[in-house]
Amino acid sequence: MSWRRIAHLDMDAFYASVELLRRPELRGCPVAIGGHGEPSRRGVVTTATYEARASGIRSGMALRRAAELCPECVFLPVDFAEYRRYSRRFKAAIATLTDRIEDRGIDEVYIDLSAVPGIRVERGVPVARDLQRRVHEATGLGCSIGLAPNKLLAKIASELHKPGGITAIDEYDIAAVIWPLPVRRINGIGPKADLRLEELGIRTIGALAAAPPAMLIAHFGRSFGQWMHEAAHGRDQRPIVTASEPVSMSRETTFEHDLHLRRDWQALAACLAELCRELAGDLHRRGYAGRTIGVKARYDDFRIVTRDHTLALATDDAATMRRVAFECLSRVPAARRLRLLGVRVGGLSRGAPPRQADAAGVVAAPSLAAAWQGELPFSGPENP
DNA sequence: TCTGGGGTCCTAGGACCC
DNA sequence: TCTGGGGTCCTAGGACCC
Repeated sequence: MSWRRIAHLDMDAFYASVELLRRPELRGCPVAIGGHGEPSRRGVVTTATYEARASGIRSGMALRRAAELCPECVFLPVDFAEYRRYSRRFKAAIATLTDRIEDRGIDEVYIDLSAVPGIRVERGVPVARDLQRRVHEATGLGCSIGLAPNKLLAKIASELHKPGGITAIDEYDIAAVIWPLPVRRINGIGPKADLRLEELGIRTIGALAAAPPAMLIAHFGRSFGQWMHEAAHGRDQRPIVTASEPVSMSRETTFEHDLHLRRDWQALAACLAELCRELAGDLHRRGYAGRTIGVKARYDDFRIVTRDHTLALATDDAATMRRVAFECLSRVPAARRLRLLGVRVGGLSRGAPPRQADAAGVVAAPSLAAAWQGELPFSGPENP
């Protein structure tokens, strides 16, 4: 692969910053976004302002716990529709510079800057400053940018000087800048792998780089072990992927109070029917149908079971999905009470599904696929 | 009464086919 | 009677990410 300059652009405290745009009076206050915005109800913090983080509030933390840590914290409910609007705006602002953009969710992207004029000046920092300016002018929001020869290093770099930072990393920086960091900073090493590495005495990326590949392979398997070794040395050849098709869509909900599979059957059935209705609506809007319908249940001890069923033909019909989902739910063991129920459709294909002839032999008109109205040359879950 | 919702990818066994 | 391998699809679970 030839010379590359990859940027990872990460919006700073994205949800919270969007909320502050319409509630400027909260600027400077500890604010946490999550759930219904009521710490008395079930939910977790998705984003907190830097003032709230100073009190120890972290994303993923129960709202109740966050309120204990910081009683003066202001809690707001999540408003995904609004965040998606700002997501489209900041991505469109980047697209005025280049279309070599990989969507990585609502608040971050990778950008291949290799062919952008001036990118070889000062390691690309002036181009990154220009990107920050474009994003801020379009949204009023700040972001942090990592610059590196590949996605792996760019992602690590963007975290190093948040908020508002620009961090360039090259091969010759790896030993000094990357190796002292904990292994968890590598995108792809999560809590489980982190724990197992710690049991092997490996805490830093440098220690991981020094570990014999054979030892990593023995503990983590050929594929994952080899990958960890490469990652620790900062090697990553993955290309920027500018377009992708969804693999699955799902809807799920956590109950305010746990439900029993048999005693609360009616409530569960109503919930499942509603989830199927919403999911069918999502499929319709985006112009997809799917062959595999499945349910997901989370017990009160947080164990998860899934059951699914594959149809001969793809469907986007709520009644069909409901029928299959009920069959799947009937195979879920009534071991404990449930705290979550979800429906998923996979095996997606584009366009209206073939409609079956009705009883009179009349073929129903196929529904028109929802118009694709992405504003950008790339598509992803955040560009419905 | 800790622990959301929407995704991707990988693994592994059994069925089934050639 | 003994002995084969792929290859693909389906299902279930799990790790990880935003």
